[in-house]
Amino acid sequence: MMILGLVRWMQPVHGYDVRRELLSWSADKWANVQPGSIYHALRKLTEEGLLREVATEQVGARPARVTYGITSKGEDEFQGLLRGHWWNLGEVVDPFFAAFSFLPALPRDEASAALRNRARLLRAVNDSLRAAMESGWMKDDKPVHVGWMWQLSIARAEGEIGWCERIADLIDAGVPYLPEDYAEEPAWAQFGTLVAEATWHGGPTPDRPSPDQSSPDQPSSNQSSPDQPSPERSSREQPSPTVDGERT
Amino acid sequence: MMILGLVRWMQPVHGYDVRRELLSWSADKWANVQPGSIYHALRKLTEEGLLREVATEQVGARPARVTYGITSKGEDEFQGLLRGHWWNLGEVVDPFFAAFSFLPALPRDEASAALRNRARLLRAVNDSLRAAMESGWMKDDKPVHVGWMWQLSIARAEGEIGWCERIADLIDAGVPYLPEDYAEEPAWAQFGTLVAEATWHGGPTPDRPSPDQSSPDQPSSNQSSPDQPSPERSSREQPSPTVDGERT
DNA sequence: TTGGAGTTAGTCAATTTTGGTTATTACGCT
DNA sequence: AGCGTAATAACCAAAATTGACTAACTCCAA
Repeated sequence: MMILGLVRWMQPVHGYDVRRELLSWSADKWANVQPGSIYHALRKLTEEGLLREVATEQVGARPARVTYGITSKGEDEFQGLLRGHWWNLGEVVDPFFAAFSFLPALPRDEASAALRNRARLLRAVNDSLRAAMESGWMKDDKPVHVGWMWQLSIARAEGEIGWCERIADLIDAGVPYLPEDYAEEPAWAQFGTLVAEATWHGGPTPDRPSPDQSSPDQPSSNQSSPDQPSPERSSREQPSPTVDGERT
Repeated sequence: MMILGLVRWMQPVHGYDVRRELLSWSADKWANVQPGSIYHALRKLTEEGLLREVATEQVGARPARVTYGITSKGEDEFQGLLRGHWWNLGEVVDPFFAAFSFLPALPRDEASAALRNRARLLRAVNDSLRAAMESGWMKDDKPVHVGWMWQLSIARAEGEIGWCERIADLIDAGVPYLPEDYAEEPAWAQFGTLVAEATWHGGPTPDRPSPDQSSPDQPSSNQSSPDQPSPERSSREQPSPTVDGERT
């Protein structure tokens, strides 16, 4: 619940304000907050004691609007959540991952074309982000860190562009999808291994390292993972190094 | 609904099979499919005519299991969805984005420490992914494109690592968050601009450009923003431009 | 041979999310 | 003054999602 964060910023607000703000920067896209959920969220947060109702104004015969503020308990919770997201890697969802896992379902030439197209799209987006950052409109009245967020988008996309083209080349080159001996058998046993892809950022749920400290744990010379990635273990217990079950 | 894709792969399956498979590669992490949703999804897809019940076996007194197969309508739908995700950029959600937008809520030194820590974490993850790819266990019995997906993770992360360190440096250097003249005013008018970040890949919902074409639209010379950043509008009417608190 | 640990297959109530709907007022235009 | 459109401020029923739960079977060890 990052609605809480918003209420904290905008202090006394009513639902519609939150909704406007959220929609204004189309947060329904990159967060997952649809306008319909807002009132429910506000009420839920209130009943959890994280928010409190500050006032109930009424203008004319319009629906009365309730304004909310944050409680100190809410402030704590917010700090906690915030730290959690700053210090740990979160689950990213990207549907393209899911789609890519069905690679063998596409004809080779389409796959590589799509990848090259993806690279084009990413470049176009990057260009327009860069253009937007140059063009004064955010030079003076927008906080700097908005630009920084765009740069993150750009940086990630740049990595991805290279990948798209490398992989497209591989596909064009006819690199086989399956390690020879695979014949026909369980054609779908394919992913199975995606496991690790997600397993990695498992770790022992390291929430909130220490809410007010600067360098929370290791002395900066330490390069091995703080508490979670343990870079040497590589492949832990795989569910089964074999093809795991695989009935008919 | 990418459950459909699974059923397509594994042809006659019953819910539990799907569930096992999904859990096995912890798809509940990187997609968003919790085991509880599966049966509902199967039934919904069936009633939409994308799947059909193939049989209803019963073993002993255990709950009868219904096996599903895909219909030709379902096949079409699947192809459509697949193409959609391959040819368009999808909405990525990453909670870190949301968290980062609250940057000014953190003390500078914590922010930069957290970013450097993030870089460390990303590096560690990358190392272990790379290690996993070397170590034979996926050399022979895992399809090649699983490795490719990992490489995508790595490529993106590499971009992000650089960003983390650049930004951490900026923060350490004391670069101000707000463009001077900002004083106090609407401290939260901050993001507002995140708009564009998501608006970008809006476009006119270009679903499936043409399943066999290569270069879909613009001639790559286009450098001004495609349809979106409209760099003039900024902070609208604030309900109350006062200081908004920061109460305890 | 019993007990308990795990597997199989799926259900279900409670919570969440969603997209549309309501009902009033403000504004713009002729 | 009259009319239509947009903004305001929410509500709500329906759909989706969730995590916990059931309940029978299997299989091995004590």
